[in-house]
Parts: sequence; C-alpha cells; structure tokens
Amino acid sequence: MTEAPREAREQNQPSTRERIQQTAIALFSEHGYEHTSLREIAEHLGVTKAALYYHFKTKEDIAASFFESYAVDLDRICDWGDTQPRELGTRTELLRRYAEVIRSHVPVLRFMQNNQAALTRLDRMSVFRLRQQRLHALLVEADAALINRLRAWDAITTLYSNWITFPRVDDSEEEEIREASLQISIGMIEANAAS
Amino acid sequence: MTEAPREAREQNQPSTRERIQQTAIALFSEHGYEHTSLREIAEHLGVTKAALYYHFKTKEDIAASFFESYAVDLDRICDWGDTQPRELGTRTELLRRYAEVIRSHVPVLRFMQNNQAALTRLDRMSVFRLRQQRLHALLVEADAALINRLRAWDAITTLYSNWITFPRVDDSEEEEIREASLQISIGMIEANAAS
DNA sequence: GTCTATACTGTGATAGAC
DNA sequence: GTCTATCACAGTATAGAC
Repeated sequence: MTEAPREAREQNQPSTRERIQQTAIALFSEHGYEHTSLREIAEHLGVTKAALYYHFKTKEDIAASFFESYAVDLDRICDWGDTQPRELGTRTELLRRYAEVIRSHVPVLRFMQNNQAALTRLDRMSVFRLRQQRLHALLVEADAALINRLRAWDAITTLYSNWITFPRVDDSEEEEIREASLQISIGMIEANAAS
Repeated sequence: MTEAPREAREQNQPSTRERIQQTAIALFSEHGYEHTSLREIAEHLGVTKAALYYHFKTKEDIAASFFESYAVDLDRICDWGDTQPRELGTRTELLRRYAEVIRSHVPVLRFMQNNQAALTRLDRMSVFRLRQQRLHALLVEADAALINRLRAWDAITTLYSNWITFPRVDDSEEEEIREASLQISIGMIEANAAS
C-alpha cells in the first residue's frame, strides 16, 4: 500500500514498520487516535517523528495499515462463500468463520469502531465498508424484502459490535459473549430463511 | 453544563450559543470533527475564535452540548418506564418511544456514532452510555441469561445503528428502514419473552 | 534504504484590552 | 460579549547525513 519495503524480512525480529504499528495501536487504544501525537509514538520507539514519515505517508496511513490483515482474512471468507451454494447452511458457516476472524482482530476492530470519523478521509473506511457489503451480499438475496436485508446486516454487525459495546459485568464473560452473539446472529438469518 | 448563560431568552431568534451549535454540527457532519477547525466555525459566524471560548470551554464541549436535548428525551422515556409494570407490553412501547426520539436526533446520533473516540475524554461519552444502560435495564431482568441480555442490547442498538450504517440503495427508504428496524427490535424482546 | 535536523503552517487554548 | 495578541504544540515536508 505504501512504497516502503513491506516484508523485507521473514525473520523473527519485527521490522521498524511493524514496531511502529505495534506502538501506535497500543497508544491509540490507550489515549485515542487524536490524543496520541506522532511525537509520543516516536519517543516510545527511540526515533524521531520524521522517521515515521519514511515508513508512512501520514498519521492516518498508520491507522489504516492496521486493517490490512483483517481485510485479507475477510476477503478469504468471501472468496470461499462465492464457491458455495446460496443456502442457509453456507450462510451460517459464513457467520461462524467471520466470528473467528473477528476474534483474532478485536483490538483493531475496537479501534475502528471508536475512530470511524478519524479514518473517513480518502475513503480508507469505505474499503472496509465495501468488504462488509460483500459479506452481506452473500447472506441475503439482493432483491429480498428490506426487513430481510436489514436483518442480514444486523447478523453481521451484532457479531462484533456486541463484543465491543456490550457493558461487561465480568471480563471472563468474553467467550460467552462471543458464542451468544453468534447464536443471535445465526438466529437472524434463520428467521430470514423461514419467511 | 457550562457556566455560560444557558436559556437567557425564550424568544424566537437564536442565541449566539445556539448559533455556534448549529454551525458546528453542520460543519462537523460535513468534514468530520477533527477536520473542522474553530477558525472555520468562527468565520462562518463572523466572529473570532476567542469568542467561541466565551460560550464553550473547549472544542469538545461544543460537541458534547449536542447531546443535551437527546439525553433529556431519553431520560423522559426511562422515567415513564419506571412507572410501568415490567412486562412485554411496556417493553415494546419503550422501544417504540425510543425509535421516535432517535428519529428527531439523527444528525446528533450519526455524529456520535462516527466520533466516539473524540468524545471519550472526561467521560462525556459515558454519560450517554449510562443512559443506554438504564434503558437496557428496563428491557431485561438483571439476572436473565446472557443471551437474553445481549438480545435486549441488540434491540436498542439496532434502532439507531441500522439507520446510520445500513447502506442505502435509495434515500427515500429512510422511513421504511426505521419501521423495519423497529420490527426487528421488537422481535428480539419478543424472543426473550418466549424463552 | 534508513534515519536526523530543522523548519513551516495551522491548531486549540489563554490573557487581557475594549 | 467580543476582540487582539500570543502561546505551545500538532501534523507535515524536505534536505542531507550515513
């Protein structure tokens, strides 16, 4: 995405680019995107601000780079979905797989959910939204009734938004929340199939 | 909330404070919160930046002030709910009323949805979240199964998040989306009641 | 190819005169 | 209640060292 050398090394120690990403997502999550300055990130890494600009064109670019692996995973799911019959069984499996992807990208998704506006510029967000729409198209027919299209949309958003916004009583509930959300989500496309 | 003179006038012409709010929400919605400078807002109003600081302590305060009337409306709904029996009929009516409140606060809610992170500071956001939790407590028993509590949460979030995030084919769908969302939302607490 | 030094513009914010 | 003047700091850009 950037002209910077991407996977220059397959070795164990993370590249500077990766170290920037790690530090940035940690600080963004802690203080929020706009309350984290590039100076802070640079100081944590022991480099100067300008060094960041060698690896990323802008501050937004750093944030946008978080989504790369998530987008790849989501694409893989949709690619699989394209090869399957358009029926209920495929759809519940799509949701199941999507729930798994979400599970391994919670910090990124939480960050995204909280910072939508900061990422709207230059359609970085719409890249994400287009992928969500691609999944949606696999879950419901394009000419279905509005309520069915809405319910399919809810089936998707429920999976990650509950995880992020539902007020936890106890942190150990995490896994139960994930399973219950999946159950609700599947229930929705079952309701669609029944109508 | 601010020390500034709040409702100094009941007359027709808007106070400077209200003019600032109107201009700010328009510009924030158009360019996003952090891509709108106080200089822009001031210029649109024909005043200087410093004048804004007489009416609001910070830029965040301007944004936070948007929620005042929404919060009042939501409180009113919950106050009513407290006087009613804890049964299905009350709960569907709560959702119906909440949907009405949302309808008259769409720009504010859209702004909130998009700018959560920018407002997190000083717990301005948590004031909103606490109200959402109060409504949630009216929709489901505190000791209910996790999946039922989650479904009640979804019943709330569906009402506004669909309106904001669902990709419209046509802007005239607005009203249909609202109705279908309410139907889905009610369906969820009905599912809770059935279990 | 990777970084430092340095500088620029614009931001949110404050103090004090009118 | 609004202004001018000023502040520290933000994101950004580039020239050049290694």
